[in-house]
Amino acid sequence: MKLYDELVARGLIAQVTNEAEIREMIDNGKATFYIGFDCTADSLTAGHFMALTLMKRLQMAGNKPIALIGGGTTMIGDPSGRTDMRKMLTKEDIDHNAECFRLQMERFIEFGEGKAQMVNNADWLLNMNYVELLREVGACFSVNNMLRAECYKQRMEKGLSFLEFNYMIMQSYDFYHLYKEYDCNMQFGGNDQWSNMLGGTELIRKKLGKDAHCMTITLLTDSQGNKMGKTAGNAVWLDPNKTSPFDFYQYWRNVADADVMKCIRMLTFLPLEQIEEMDSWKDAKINEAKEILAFELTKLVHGEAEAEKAQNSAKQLFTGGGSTENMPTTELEDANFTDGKISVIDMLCVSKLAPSRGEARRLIQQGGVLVNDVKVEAFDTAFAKEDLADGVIVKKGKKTYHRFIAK
RNA sequence: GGGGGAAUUCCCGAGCGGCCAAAGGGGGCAGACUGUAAAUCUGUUGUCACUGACUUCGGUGGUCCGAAUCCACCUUCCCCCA
Repeated sequence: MKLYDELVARGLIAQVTNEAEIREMIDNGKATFYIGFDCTADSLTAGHFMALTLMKRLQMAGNKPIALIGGGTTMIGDPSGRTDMRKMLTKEDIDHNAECFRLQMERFIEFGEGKAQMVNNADWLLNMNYVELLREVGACFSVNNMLRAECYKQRMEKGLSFLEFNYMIMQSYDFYHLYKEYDCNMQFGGNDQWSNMLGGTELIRKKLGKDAHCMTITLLTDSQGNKMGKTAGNAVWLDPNKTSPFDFYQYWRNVADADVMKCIRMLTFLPLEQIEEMDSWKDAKINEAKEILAFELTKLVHGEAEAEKAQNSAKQLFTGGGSTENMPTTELEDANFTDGKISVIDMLCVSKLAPSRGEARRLIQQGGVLVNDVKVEAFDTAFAKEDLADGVIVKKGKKTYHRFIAK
């Protein structure tokens, strides 16, 4: 199967500017394409991950990827799909984030001569002259059209600042710039970027009289229509210090039944034939598919060794047996003990299992805390340092395990 | 430039002088049921020395025995007219 058909079969393609031409280009490795990443945080997220896999799929078919780091566009802030303005980041934060992005991407995509390239739009956007820009590209944009763009819809109700309004122009300029300087003939991005991307093709057509293409990736949403890759409003990060490989594994292990196959299809590199077979798995059997999903993704992001560790830990915890080596652990210092003892409430707080003492109490009260599989009944339950010499396992709720050991 | 309106706890949103740590919904957390799923039901959801105290309702300063609620100024945002 050729690449384009595979992307369709995996459900990755949302919109394209010209199906026939794009199919021809990417199937034959003729595309030089870019994906932009605005560095709004110091780590990439599961959402970016999908874009990276797409980059890889296209690269494997012989197309040339350009990863664009948005050091310049992040100074503006993309209003697409947002109901309020982003917090403005300082130049220093943005530079720091850009560096973090670069390091993470390098682990996943091969950069270098004849391979993928990395560029930063800070290099050409930051020193732009306002009046020159207005004359050069401002004249090409119709405000009337811009205001009709889907990406501003939500903001037309709650207000849109001029700063953010210009985001589309910046992104369009990026594409125009890359088209001229890097022969970049295609742009990829999340479906929420569609109107920003079209801005670029329009600009290229008006300025150069050439056709450039866009293709968007289906946003990964769950069966309820929510964006995936978030837990309780927090992103699932690719940085192991922000989301541990174990938690990363668990996130995917716990996706809803209705979403597993979709995730496997869109995010993993497993052959489609194999995926077809898994499609018929039902009920308890579907848990195997979840394990495969979690393992494959953890492997791609953190490497095979970490994926195995995470999988082993998970299996031990949920099906019993085995060691507890890889469990998140808190080492208790002498300072944590009072008169040689530490209360369960303190343990929960020290390890951040509970954000406050009140929350810790509540957990105990509601029967959500087990120490070595014994339910904690009293608030004043405490352990002596000797009891913790070999470590104890605290279970919070059904799925959170944490090991404590006295130093 | 002129006129009108708004800012509430994680989010949305009620409250408009004491009965307010603040309704309701969403989300989160815990419990039951399960397959580490979904749906459903129950409890819970500011902090602490937890039947009491303390800190919160954009900011600052006032009025009052008492303010999320009234006044003044400031900040930010929205709407209408230009």
